[in-house]
Amino acid sequence: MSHDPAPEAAKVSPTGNGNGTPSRGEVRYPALARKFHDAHSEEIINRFWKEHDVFRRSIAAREGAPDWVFYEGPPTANGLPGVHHVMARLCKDIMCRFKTMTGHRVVRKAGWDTHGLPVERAVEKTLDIQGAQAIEEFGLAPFNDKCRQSVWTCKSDWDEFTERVGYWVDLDDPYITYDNNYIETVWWILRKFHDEGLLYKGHKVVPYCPVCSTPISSHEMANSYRTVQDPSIYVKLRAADRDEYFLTWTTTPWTLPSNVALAVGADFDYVRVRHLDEVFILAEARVGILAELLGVEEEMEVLETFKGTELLGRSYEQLLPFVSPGDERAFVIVEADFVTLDSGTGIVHMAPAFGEDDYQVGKKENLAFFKPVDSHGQFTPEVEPWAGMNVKKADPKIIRHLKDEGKLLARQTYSHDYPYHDRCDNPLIYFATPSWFIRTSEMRDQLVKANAEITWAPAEVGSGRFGNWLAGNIDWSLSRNRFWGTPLNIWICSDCGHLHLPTCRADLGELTDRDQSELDLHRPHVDDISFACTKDGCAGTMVRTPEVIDCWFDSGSMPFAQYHYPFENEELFKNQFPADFISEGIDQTRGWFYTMLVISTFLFGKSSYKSCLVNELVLDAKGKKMSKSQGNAVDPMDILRTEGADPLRWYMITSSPVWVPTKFDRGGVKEAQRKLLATVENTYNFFTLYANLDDFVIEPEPQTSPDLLDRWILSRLQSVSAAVAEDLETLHLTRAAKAIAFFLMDDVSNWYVRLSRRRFWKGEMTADKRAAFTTLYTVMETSLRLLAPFIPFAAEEIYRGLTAHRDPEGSVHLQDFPTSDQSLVDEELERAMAAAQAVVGLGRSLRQEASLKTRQPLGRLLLHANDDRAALLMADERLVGYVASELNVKEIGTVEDPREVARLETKANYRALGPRFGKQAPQAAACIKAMTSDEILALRSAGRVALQFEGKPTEFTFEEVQVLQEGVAPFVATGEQGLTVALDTTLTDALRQEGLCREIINKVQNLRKKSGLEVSDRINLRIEGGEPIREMVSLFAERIQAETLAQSIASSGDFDYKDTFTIDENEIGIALGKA
RNA sequence: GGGCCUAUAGCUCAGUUGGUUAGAGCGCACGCCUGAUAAGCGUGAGGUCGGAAGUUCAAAUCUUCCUAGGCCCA
Repeated sequence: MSHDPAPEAAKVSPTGNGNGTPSRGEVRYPALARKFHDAHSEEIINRFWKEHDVFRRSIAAREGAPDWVFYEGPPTANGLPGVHHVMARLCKDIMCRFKTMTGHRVVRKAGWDTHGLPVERAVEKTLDIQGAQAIEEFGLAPFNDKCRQSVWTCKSDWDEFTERVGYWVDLDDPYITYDNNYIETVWWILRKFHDEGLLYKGHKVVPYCPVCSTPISSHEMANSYRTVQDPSIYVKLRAADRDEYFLTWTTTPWTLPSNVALAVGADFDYVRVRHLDEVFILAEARVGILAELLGVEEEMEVLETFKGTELLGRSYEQLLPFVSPGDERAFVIVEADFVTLDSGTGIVHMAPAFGEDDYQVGKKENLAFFKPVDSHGQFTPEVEPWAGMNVKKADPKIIRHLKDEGKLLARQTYSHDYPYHDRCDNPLIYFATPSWFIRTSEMRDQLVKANAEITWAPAEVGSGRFGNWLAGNIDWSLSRNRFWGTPLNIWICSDCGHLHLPTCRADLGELTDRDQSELDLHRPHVDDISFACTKDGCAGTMVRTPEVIDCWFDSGSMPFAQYHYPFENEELFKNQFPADFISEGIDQTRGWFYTMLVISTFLFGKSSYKSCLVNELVLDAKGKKMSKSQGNAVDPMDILRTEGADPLRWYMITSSPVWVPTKFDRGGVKEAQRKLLATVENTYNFFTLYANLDDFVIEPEPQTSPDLLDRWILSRLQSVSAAVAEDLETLHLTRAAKAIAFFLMDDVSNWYVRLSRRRFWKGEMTADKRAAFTTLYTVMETSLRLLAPFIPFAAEEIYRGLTAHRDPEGSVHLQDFPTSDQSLVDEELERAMAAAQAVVGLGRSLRQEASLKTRQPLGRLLLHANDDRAALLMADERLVGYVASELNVKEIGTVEDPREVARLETKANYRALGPRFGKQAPQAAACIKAMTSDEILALRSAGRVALQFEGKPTEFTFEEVQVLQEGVAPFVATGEQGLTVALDTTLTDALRQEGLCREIINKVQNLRKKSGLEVSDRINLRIEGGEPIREMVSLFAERIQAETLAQSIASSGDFDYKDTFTIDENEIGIALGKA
């Protein structure tokens, strides 16, 4: 073993020794820092990147090159990063690195989302206070200070996470949504909306706690539902135009005084029925239920059936006439798409102030709006009988009242889930509260048009989930009655109601006639600002409306606000707008994807991003959502610290398309490490072992090699490079990664290197050996550039191992992405090689079929191909030798006529047949099945054959027919696509004896291993057995001795290690001892 | 309650515009190799494609309904 690498190799820095060109004997290609890729080696790479400023250089090197614009969706740093963040950052990182390598300047500004309810909740928790009132008592200024600090709680975790996962983003100059400059841009945008008349004050129906007098966020609603018994009543509303009643049903009687309309489904069937002396109208599908409830089935006489459309527009008398609609539209029948026939009467009572659906219909139908309930959940004086009473408590009284007036048809109790306030334990009510809106519904067409310009991956998100959301767009409820957020910059005159929206501190300075440049643009500081009304002739004072804005508006403003546009950086902004690419989780559909689209479509008439790669969630091993409270969350840092980032990255990107929910499997991470990374490293180790010894240096000019295998692997390399680039351009990240993996593992490691090993063992540097080195070097160097976006650490380390001796500062991430050189592509050769690989595979399966283990040598393997594949294979000695040794056959040959070795049968290939013959495909198939062997042969060689089909000669092509083959004794045969492989199963005595010999050698080797001998230990050997064994040993003694390093072979004697076994009914004993 | 996504081998996932014989990796069984070796390689056995109905000469693929899980919104 004179080919050991120099022992110093292990001590050389894996990032290269960086000392220029070594003289002979020095290590040019250093060993890697460890046996297998691990987190430690990634730290070394990270250090290299930092010390040599590689990230910044990768951008600076593209100065003047076309920009490829990327926007970072801002995370919140007050919670720990999870594995799903790995997925999102991985997608971004791969694309940004890839586009950098294709010659683009990719600026990557980080961002932080800092406002909003989650931050407030976290602070409430630490302060041990709850609710709006408590916050106000604590004081807004100190509370918001706490919030400002709280958003950075996990900053260091995020920084470490970002670095460890290998996500390249500029953390030194991030945009921060609470920054004064950022807020000024947001204010400027809101002012624009106002100037265009798209900002208005309306109502939003929210869950509301009447006891605490506070709206409850959906976040707080999550686990607050309980199953309760509520009254459920059927109510009669008298038609205005006929002597009949509309029947409706409700579980919230207290909303009946606020009824302004009834809703029906236009396509549903309704009936007019007589019960006792009255006529009712209700949905046909609900008659049975009602009759059953009343216990009067036989008395329900259906008079007439008609569609819901016939009811539209009809009026009825107000049920509980306490509130007057004035001139507004009320007490009519309208259409609504949420009406169902699952419960009630198919006629739904509408109270727009107390239900979101009702509110939307009310707006659409321009209905009156009754809200006779105050902020404590009590009836206002208008509702005389129950004024001052809690609405829920008034339910029984209202029911009694209706009964007394004869307006109640039936009542029962109804069991359903109803939300409760988890803090005070009281039922919530849905309640319209004042809110500011952006009239996005008016922008619907523009939004849909802008969306059509976006490239979505997968496309279904754009056309489906996102497109549907846009098509059904409702106005954006912008304001929040909260504390920590961008304050709504609307000042209202207390006298005339005029609105004014300042856009910056300078504006406020002018309005207040004071220097406001140091003002913190948050509550409560901006709350204190007031100024004279800006409307001519009004002497009132303008005061800010107290709300803050939805923090989604913050993040949606980032294309503009990150550069404080339009107050500064106009050039920079124009240069970086719109984004070529963004990538976030599917949960951003109605979040960031939407707000980004709305704001930029409004400002610039187009989307702020041209393409969007959507990733799905990462689930736990059982397919459940990961959550901290469930205890099934996987800590990404744990994996990054033990397995490393590259295995995690590779696992996540290859396990399934990023837009499919993935079950996280830790075993998969280890597998990625063992499979791909170990293979790449092994290939590098193999190369360095010989390249260092031979002092190989790559020539600056590309060299061509005449060698078949060299030409083949270089051809494959071009095809793979082209496919990977194409996949990445079209955002198919998983497909790209898988293509590289197949290439490296199957083609490079298991075929090219295995078959080429002998070329590297030769003593002197021949032209062939140099060609082998050059080819392997080229393949590795190029593959590492393909891998760089996916596994940046390992790619860097190995790339530097190859190149640092000539480029000490170099980095794979500063290189260009491989392009495909078509002049190196040899499709015919790729096909021939695929055939060789297929022959080996088919040959092995034939052995299995004939129960002939590989150790048993066989006489010959015969081939036939309908094209030049067999000839191409036979033309290369090394290839023939490899196939022969892999299959352990003495000889490989070809036959002129495949019928010498196999019977041919045919079967239809419906895939090709179907489109051509349609309904007659089965008949055509029968015709194919009946082909004679001459016809089959003609088809195989000519690619087409004429057969009688339906009485007419019809030409069939090779693609339409599958040829099956079965061996003719003594051959076993099989084949695929015009290729026949036949194995001669004849066993001569000589072959049997050689098989026996190999069997013995194998047993001896196993015994050596079992006995703990070194590979190089010499032995003395004893082989005992009958006559056949003795004969075999005398024939093959030399070979056995050479293979097992035996100095002698005896037939008796005592040795330390023994074994006995039976082969072909021969009892055999072996024994050996160290010589 | 509504919209969308997912369901394929014991496990994790592929499956192009529908084509009769549904693939890969892991695991398992068997075998091979020992000059990249505390590794590596191959062959094989495993599936009524979540369930039901429909369209079609032909359905994992298209349609409808149902079941389970997920996401978003109520």
